[in-house]
Amino acid sequence: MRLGSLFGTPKTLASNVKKKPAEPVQPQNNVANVLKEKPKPGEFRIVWPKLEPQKVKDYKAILTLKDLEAYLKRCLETGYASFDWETAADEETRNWFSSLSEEEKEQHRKEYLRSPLDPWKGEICTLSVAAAPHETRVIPISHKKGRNFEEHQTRDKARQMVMDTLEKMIFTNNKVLKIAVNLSFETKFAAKYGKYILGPVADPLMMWVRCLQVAAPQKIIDPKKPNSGWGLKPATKKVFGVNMNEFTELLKKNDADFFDEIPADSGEGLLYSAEDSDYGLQHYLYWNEIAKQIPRYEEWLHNIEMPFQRAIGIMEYWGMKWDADQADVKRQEAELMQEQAAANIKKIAFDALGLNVDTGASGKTKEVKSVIFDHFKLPAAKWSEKTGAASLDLEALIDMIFMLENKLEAISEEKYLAVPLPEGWENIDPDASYGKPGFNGEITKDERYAIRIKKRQPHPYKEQGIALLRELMKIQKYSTLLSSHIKGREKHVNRRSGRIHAGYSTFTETGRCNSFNPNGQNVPRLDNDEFGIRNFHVPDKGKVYFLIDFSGFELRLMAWKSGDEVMIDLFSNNGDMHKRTASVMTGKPESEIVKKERSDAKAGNFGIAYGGTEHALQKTFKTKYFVRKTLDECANIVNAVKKAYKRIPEYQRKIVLESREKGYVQTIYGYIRLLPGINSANRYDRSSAERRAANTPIQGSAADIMKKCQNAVYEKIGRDTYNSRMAEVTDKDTNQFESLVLFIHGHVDMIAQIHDEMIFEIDDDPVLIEKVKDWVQGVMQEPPLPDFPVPVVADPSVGYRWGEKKDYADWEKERLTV
DNA sequence: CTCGAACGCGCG
DNA sequence: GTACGAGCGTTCGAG
Repeated sequence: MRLGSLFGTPKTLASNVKKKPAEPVQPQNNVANVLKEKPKPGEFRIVWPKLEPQKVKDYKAILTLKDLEAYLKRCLETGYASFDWETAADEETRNWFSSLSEEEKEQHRKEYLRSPLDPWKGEICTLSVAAAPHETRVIPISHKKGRNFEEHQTRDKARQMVMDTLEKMIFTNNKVLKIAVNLSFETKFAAKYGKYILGPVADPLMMWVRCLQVAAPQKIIDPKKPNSGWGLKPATKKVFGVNMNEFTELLKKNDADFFDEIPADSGEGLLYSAEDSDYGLQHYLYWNEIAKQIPRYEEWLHNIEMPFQRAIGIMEYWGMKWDADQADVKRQEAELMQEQAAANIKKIAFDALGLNVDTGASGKTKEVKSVIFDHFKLPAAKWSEKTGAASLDLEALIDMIFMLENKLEAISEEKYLAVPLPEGWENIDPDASYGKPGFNGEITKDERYAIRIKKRQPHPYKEQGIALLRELMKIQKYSTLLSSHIKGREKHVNRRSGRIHAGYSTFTETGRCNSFNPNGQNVPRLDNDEFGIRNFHVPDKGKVYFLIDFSGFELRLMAWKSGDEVMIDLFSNNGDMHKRTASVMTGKPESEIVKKERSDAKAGNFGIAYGGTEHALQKTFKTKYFVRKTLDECANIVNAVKKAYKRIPEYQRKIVLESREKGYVQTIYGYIRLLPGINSANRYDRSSAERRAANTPIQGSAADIMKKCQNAVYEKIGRDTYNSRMAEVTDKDTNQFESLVLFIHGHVDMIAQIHDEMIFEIDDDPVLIEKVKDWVQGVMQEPPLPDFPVPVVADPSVGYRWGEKKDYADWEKERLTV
């Protein structure tokens, strides 16, 4: 299959899918009048489709393979297969729970009752499919009551028959639109049985959330969780006025823990499973009419956002294996380090003041703060904007130590340290009025101040203060690593898979993918973590991690977006952008740029995409590079970047003007972010929106492109997995696929994403790994648009632990010589 | 006792 | 007075 075919135009999609004629759209306003006025910024003139009343429902059970095949043929005719599974705890999970003591049961009941949500602990018990609105077929596969599909078979065999038939007739058929509310969930359980839901696909939940965010943001209850209050049931009530049956009520009424304890061949069980597929399809048809009225949304939803829910599903399904032994050893080390830092803090306070302080876990308790500010009376360096409380973050601690070392009472005095004073001047009276030795003029204000500082006595608690602040830096670091990254992760290890299954979502302001429970995207880098937490993540036996990341992705997108000729030239000719910036900064030729100048420039280049300010750059230098720079120096760097790449500030001004008119910005493939603050009278709100206007098309386009790549990977593995199985079944003798290296589920798996990086777990087979490297790199390096002005580069690496990854070329060399 | 705000840290 | 985006653990005090 051609790669590009995954990313066709809406026309391609429409020709693939036979659609029901669109519902007649009844204008609710006087269209002629409305259209005369220019839309206000952020206003979309949506004509909400008029709805017909619900028809009499045709919901039936299917109990034979023949009937299932016949109904799936109907899906081929309508072009729609709206489907849903019901799931229940598997036998092993039930056995485990029933073997527990009453006390343990109480402790684990919540986890037990949630096992149907986890493909490692749950099993599909029911399938429902709808080919058209108001009709659904329910296939009870494994119910303890009522009739089941192909009853003469074992339940496992019956399930296999259902899944195989679905795969063959629907999942691998590009003429049928596969619709599922919460597609990532359906994907996970399909993956459990080795099945992939290939395109075209749709997730109505994504459609209504994404449409509402743009066209009716006031209807979103919680902007941070835009799907809250907008599950299938409330959405169906709001849109169609229909009250769907409640799952928990149904279970309660039947005194059941899981759905498979209720018959699904008739009655309430049948009704409950049938409704989801029916209304899923009705929502699809309804919301697609809305999507068509939002610029590029039908295309973006079908090609990028909805298919990506499958990438989420597959990443959540696999997760990453956790080396519990390694974690155990390192957790103890971390605990020791944290206790040591706490003991040191206690000792400093006790020796100096005779106080027994409670340091807590992170060292930032009221008592410790009281020692610092009430007893030691150390000068604070910065204060919270909201509460006015003295800050003790890394920047503040660095500044406070600097102040103690240099006898400063306020960090604003730092500039006087640079005032040159002739020898002996620290002994003269700064308040007296006399001319400089050898000069007639007065001592300047700055000189007076510098002299005053020189004459100061060191802070009475200088030594203890510095020692305490240094321990505070340590304990904060250890506390974060231990609590968030060691203990916080190991409590998510799945008892069945031994893996950590981080959750993912795309409900972010820029359309980026985020991660939670635990966050799989903020595992500390090895160079910033003495316990090597990345190394607790290991591939399964006989496998390797294959990692591949976009190189300088956002800067390349900035080159595209701004059209900056210098950046385009640099990226096109393999130039060094950081050196180039350094050259403009220093006025020296690139060949004379030293390492330090280059790294200064790097921070500047990096920051410019965020709407760079000298203030933030100063902080970056202080806390990341431990270098103190004046605001002027930082402003010079910012200006140097703007001067070196003139189109960047030009782009930033242009996009602001544009978003003031439109009220939103849009990414490369069409995601829209509203910017209500862009025309605000409040200067802070406005400039904040302006930075977002400039940044979102960059960050959001990076997200779009990454989604597109991961969609292609999902399709590839799914297609290859199906082909490999078909070869076994139908072409065993001809060995039709023998010459090909296929990417097969369980052998080549996409397990994580960190914004500009994908992680795979692959059989440790150099031939296979090379094929994966070539193919994935090819997908990632494909120009995102036909006339994309800069090359896109993706760097591959391989590792037997996450933290031990090596460049692909180095790994290959070693692997092949062993 | 629970819950949320504020703070501070990890990541790209 | 400001970098853009995100999640999670600790601390503390309000309800």
